[in-house]
Amino acid sequence: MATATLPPSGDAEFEKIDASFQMTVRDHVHRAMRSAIISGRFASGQKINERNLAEQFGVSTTPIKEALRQLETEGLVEALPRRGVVIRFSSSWAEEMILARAALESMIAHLAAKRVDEKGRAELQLIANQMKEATISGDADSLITLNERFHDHIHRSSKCGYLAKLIERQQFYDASIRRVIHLDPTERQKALDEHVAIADAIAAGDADGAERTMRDHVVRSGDTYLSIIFRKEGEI
Amino acid sequence: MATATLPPSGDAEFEKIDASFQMTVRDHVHRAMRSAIISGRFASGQKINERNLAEQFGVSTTPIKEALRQLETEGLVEALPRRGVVIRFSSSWAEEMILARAALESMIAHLAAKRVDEKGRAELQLIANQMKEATISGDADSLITLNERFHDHIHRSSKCGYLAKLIERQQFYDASIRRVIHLDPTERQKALDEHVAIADAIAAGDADGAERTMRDHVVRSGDTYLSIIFRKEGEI
DNA sequence: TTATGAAATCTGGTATATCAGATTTGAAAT
DNA sequence: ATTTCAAATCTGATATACCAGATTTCATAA
Repeated sequence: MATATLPPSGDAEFEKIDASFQMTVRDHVHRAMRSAIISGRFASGQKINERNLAEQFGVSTTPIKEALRQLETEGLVEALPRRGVVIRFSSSWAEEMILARAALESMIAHLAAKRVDEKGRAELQLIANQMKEATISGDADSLITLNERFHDHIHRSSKCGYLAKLIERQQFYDASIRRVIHLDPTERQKALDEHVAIADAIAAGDADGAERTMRDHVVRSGDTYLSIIFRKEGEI
Repeated sequence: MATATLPPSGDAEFEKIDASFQMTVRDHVHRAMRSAIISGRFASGQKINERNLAEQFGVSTTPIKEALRQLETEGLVEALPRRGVVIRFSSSWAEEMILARAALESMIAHLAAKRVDEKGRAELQLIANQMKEATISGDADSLITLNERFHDHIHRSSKCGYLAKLIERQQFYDASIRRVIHLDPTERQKALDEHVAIADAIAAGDADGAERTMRDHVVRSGDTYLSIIFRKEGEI
């Protein structure tokens, strides 16, 4: 408050590091397991042994148990009381996760169109314009970042914290797969057209249009991911 | 296999009791806490002390931790790494849970309309007819049971296991509150009309109609619950 | 050879102990 | 009276111990 410039002897006031950045063992295990399951490194129906897992991670069973409880609530494993947990993930499960995300994202887009303010409108159009540029220049990495910014911005505009959290859990593909998608010019163009349509609908306050375009976008792009991840047609 | 009749000395073959009926301490804690949170027995933002909770339940902290992990993934509490968990539930959270359920139930109704077979159609209409009778006779308990059967049947018809599980977690009112609702003749009639419309749409294979009527039903009835639980207007 | 069932083993569920980060307290300095 | 900061305390995170239900093994009988 007193000094606006940095004092010579470093006693500046630093923002306290956001506690949510800290990583606990259970979160590490949770993320690692989630990633392993959705990338198909476990067979659906496979039994999980807590002691083995703990040994593989080099930790005790306590954080393992907690991570498994999270995965269970997410629907990626099923707990059979006193008999352990089994993996529950397959292409049909992934399809349903896409449908869930489509349903929730379109609901949140609907609300965003109703609730967005002038500042939010401008920022959304700005992001859409940046997407246009990145699409033309073929900057895949920027597109991945902008895509996240785009959806996050809509979530915030909707003022729906619960729905936003719920949507996060329906994501089953990671940055590396997104990169593959965004390297394809045709795919880039499709995504851009959809994003522009969504942004326009939200900016125009067209709740039903935002809902529809968002759902179509999530389903179509989801299907693209699905076909890559599960090699629907023409196996290698 | 050998004897169809019950042998004198009781060595009949019994169906093995479904393991999922067994109750672990963590499940008990999870349900009790969930119920306590959604019925407002904790203030939003209130900190939870694991040792206190364990003492109150008369158990160790291990099952408490697991239950808290489940609640965290459900979005009812927030975990601040190394600082504990705080309650996250309010009327706005409940509103969003209704919206989530509306989005998901309407998606599942859409798919049910596309995927239901002849047998399923008939059974759905049968349930709708039983609802009609129970509405006329004012049998609230039957209506509650039938309501569950109705929605479960649609879930099964959609063949969507993941979506059905996800929907279950968006429920924040229990049987006692449902009873209050179903004791009101006006409310009963509204719900019946909506259920009939949904059943007709699904039976006719009208996916868009099923989606729309289901969403309207969930939102409207959800708002009714909300106004009762949170006494929106005209506090006592 | 096949069926049976009791003992041995495995494994999830719970309790307890320990560690370390976060919070509180209180004495000393200003 | 207010600020400072280190010691004491609290509490979540992790490790370990133990118990009981589930599964497997294997000797025995049919």
